[in-house]
Amino acid sequence: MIKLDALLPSLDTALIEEMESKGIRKTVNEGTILLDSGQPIRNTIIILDGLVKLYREDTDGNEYFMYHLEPGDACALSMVCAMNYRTSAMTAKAVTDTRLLLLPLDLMDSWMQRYPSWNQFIVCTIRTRLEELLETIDQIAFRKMDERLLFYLKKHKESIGSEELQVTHAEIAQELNSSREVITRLLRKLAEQGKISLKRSAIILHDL
Amino acid sequence: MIKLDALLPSLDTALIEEMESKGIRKTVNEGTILLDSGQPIRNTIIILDGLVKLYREDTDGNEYFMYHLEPGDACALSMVCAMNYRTSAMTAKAVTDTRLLLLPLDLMDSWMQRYPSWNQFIVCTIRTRLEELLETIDQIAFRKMDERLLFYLKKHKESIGSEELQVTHAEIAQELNSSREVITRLLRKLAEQGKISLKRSAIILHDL
DNA sequence: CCGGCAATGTGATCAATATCACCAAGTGGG
DNA sequence: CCCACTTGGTGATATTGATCACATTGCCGG
Repeated sequence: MIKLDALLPSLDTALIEEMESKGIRKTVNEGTILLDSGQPIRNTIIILDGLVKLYREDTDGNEYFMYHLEPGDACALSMVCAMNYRTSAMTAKAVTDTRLLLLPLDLMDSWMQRYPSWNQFIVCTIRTRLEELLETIDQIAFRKMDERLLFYLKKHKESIGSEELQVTHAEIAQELNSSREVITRLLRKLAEQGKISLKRSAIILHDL
Repeated sequence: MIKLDALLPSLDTALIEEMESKGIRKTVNEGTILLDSGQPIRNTIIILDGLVKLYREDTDGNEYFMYHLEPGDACALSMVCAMNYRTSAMTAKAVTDTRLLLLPLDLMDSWMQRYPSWNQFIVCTIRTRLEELLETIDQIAFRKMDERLLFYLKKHKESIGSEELQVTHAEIAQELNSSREVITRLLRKLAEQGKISLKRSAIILHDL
């Protein structure tokens, strides 16, 4: 059982206790879709353990990787959608087996009025994700594919906390809305520069 | 003097009164920078009259148009930044002479605890802008320049409330991070399709 | 240990768009 | 009313990345 007070040190003790008693703990397997683009959101989600990726999908099946949620992170989207009964604008998928805390949305209003630290937490969460979105926009709008790939690898290295990223070239291509051949060629170049090494279905990230 | 209750019908009367008494009204000229990328934000901004554009700039001077703020809109960025004393991630510039209401940031916390309608307003504001950002990401990530140009023109038609958009090809090119020649050629195609007519320094938008 | 599939490697070609090099047309100030 | 400047028009060329076609490699189950 993961302790909330260590994971969310900025929150009031009383709030943490209320989260413990009223939140729902849930474990989901790798690959589970937590939020589905277009589906209504009923709870705010906090990640206790594991890794979740958020990505944008369009109607033609294209997708683009946005950011990861790690332990202690709350899902900004679920906050802002849950609070006005709206549907999700992105898809969230568990990258590994993941433990979550679900907070029913009717708690949100009451907490906002009773716990200033909850307000700070919400605003801080939203702000962080907004900045990640803007950084992603910078990448897509202003950078070429080689830089975007490097950015993607850096982000993943931070999130997975390991040198070895288990992913195929085709998967990267899909998450960057590119094509497999292009990613293969760019990875090859990075490998020649000594920044990464390539294995089957995995990439070893050295100095990016 | 613009009446706040008509502009912001979702807010409590008591809150509106407090906004009237504690908010600062300000008029700025066309071209004024309201938020500057990297500068700290001291107030939350609500647009009373006029039009403001928000755009992302990178370090190399590239820019990309994000969205407009119209009367009754609050600046989501100023809310989320003001509340934790952070700097702006986008630039906001007045497109026309614009009247604003500035709300000092120390009011925010107290209002969140006293006025549920203020919380709803904040969440709704943030959500709307988040959706606009995601729509922009879709455009950049998944659409070609011709579709992005059409989207840009549609957005502007909605915001300016007029058929005639006063803008040069070079300005559009900058806001879409493209080049003047490409925009000229694409506009020419749209004109041939009868969707727009071209004038010097202006575009007449018919049926987009 | 082999047959088949998933993953990767690679050249050729194509499409979109950026860039360059101009020219032409409108416009506003002196 | 003319000159300089801004804006728009247009062909040629370069670059990036997508697509196609196919070869190779590694791996896993029978």
